[in-house]
Amino acid sequence: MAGVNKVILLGNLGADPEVKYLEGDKVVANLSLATTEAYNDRNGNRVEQTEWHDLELWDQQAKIAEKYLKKGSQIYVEGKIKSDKWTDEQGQNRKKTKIRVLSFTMVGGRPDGMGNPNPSPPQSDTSSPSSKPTTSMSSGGGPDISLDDADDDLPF
Amino acid sequence: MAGVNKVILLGNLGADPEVKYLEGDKVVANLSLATTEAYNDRNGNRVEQTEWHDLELWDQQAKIAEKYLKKGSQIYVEGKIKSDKWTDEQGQNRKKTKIRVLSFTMVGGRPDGMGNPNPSPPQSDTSSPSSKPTTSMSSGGGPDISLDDADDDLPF
Amino acid sequence: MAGVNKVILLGNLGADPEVKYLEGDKVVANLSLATTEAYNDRNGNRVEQTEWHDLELWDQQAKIAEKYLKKGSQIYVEGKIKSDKWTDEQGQNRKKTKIRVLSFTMVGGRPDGMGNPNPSPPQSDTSSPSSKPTTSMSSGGGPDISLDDADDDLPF
Amino acid sequence: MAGVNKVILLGNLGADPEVKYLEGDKVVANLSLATTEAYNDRNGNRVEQTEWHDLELWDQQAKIAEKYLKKGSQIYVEGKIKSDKWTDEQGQNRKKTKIRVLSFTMVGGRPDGMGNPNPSPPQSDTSSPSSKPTTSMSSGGGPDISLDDADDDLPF
DNA sequence: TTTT
DNA sequence: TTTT
Repeated sequence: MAGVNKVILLGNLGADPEVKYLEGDKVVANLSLATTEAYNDRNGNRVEQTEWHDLELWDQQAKIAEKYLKKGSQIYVEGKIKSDKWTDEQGQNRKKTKIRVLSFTMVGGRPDGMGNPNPSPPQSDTSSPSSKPTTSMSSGGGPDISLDDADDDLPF
Repeated sequence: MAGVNKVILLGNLGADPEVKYLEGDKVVANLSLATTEAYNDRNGNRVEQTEWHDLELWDQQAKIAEKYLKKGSQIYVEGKIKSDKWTDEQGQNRKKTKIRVLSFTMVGGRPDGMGNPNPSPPQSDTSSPSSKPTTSMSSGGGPDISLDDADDDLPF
Repeated sequence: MAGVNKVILLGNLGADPEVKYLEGDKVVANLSLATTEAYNDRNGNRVEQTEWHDLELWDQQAKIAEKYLKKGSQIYVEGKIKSDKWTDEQGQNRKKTKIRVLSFTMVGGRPDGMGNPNPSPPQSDTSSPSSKPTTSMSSGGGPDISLDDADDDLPF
Repeated sequence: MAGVNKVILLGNLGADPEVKYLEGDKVVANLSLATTEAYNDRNGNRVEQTEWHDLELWDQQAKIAEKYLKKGSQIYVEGKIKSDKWTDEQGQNRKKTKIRVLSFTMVGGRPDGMGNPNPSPPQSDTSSPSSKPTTSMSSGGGPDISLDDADDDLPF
């Protein structure tokens, strides 16, 4: 019975979040996240390998993603592997694997992009702290309450 | 500010849990967990190195630990690093680091020991399923609700 | 570019390892690992959900898996998500996701089954230590050298 | 024997790295890393709690840290808990816990700050890639070769 | 397909 | 102090 199914990712979004509002107040966001690994092959050449991950976020987290994330955003993610199975038109068994995100946090750069249309003075770079979004997990610490279960206020 | 503070341990208890019942229905359990790493040193000799971790569990988890864990139990633990600071009698700043357990699960062997007083027939070995304890996390999956926040029924 | 792509699993094998010896001394093992999560649905009923993971191990680790693991074995795994992409006969883009195992360790029960043919006396239960396999990682500690890079001796 | 002792941190440095060059070409760097967790207490007030971690890096990683990290740098870290024990002047048993870093990667902002004295054109922001430092782990992926074991070239 |  |  006891099992562990944990995924930890740190990477960048390949596109803006795709958000769908479903009936019954449900919201789902799909993100495409790239994790890139670089190493030297045996000829000493630098090689980069990128893996693309399909992320799925629900409800409160989906809303936060919609509001603060966009193409290029760097995020840290915790979640679990979850696969859908079905039979396709050819009668073949199919399986699609995605990451169900349990919590995430933006890292590095301010969430903006739009938010800072005139970054002319160099120091404006770090100036506006602009509260980076974190969904519950924060320091990996708290009880990791799913935002689904939390009240509906944005955490900032 | 976004942060992550996560600890993952898999090891054995060096002693039975120490459980204290505090006022106000609070319960705390302290566990001593060994994680042992083995490697070959540069002379090719096998070396074992054991690290001892002080774990702290609260409330529901503390009760589960008291009920199912004992010296020698092997557990998987997720938690965070948490340190206490104080000034000792010499006026020195002191700091003690422990692991605040957010979830754990027993692995391998049936939780028993006691639970299986007459294991004479070999096959009795696997017979009594005896439900291994898991605290919420299970497959690393669920919303990781802290047991503090859950209702008071044991999860099995 | 910095990225993190990490998977942590704890579960049971649904079948014996499938091992293939390739040309050039390469060995690959495929494992099917179940991680089961249990929770109470909103009607208070106990629900179990099992996720099946396709694991891929290479070379030294594949050999260790072949030698010590079998259907039912409980293992702790660290690895990364890795997907293969191809075009199927219908000209459709296809993608299959698997876990490339970087290290694993057996947990709980002695690796045997076979290994302990006459466990008649109860105490024989714990007697034959029978060295549980671990691939490098051990306490998550060492440099996590891939076994591919290590010499060819089994670590026990 | 099999154990897991793993720490994952994402936070900011409270000070510049302290680097010491020892005899025999050994180098050690000590970092102080803050992970901050924010939550609402039961009165609905926002509370921030910061945990400070003592990190220890060796050799190649120490050099990279010295070169690229400084007060305020945000890093992702993987390592293990490691404690030193000794007897103090009062004859008391003492124990100090630190994190032995196995790999780390800078996140977010380009490593410098200083490094980009004339970022006048807005787009220069993302132009100079300025190779963020990563120590082996990259996408959590590779064999996680300890830099101690790697050749002495900086990985960028 | 595992495990409890 | 555990475990192998």
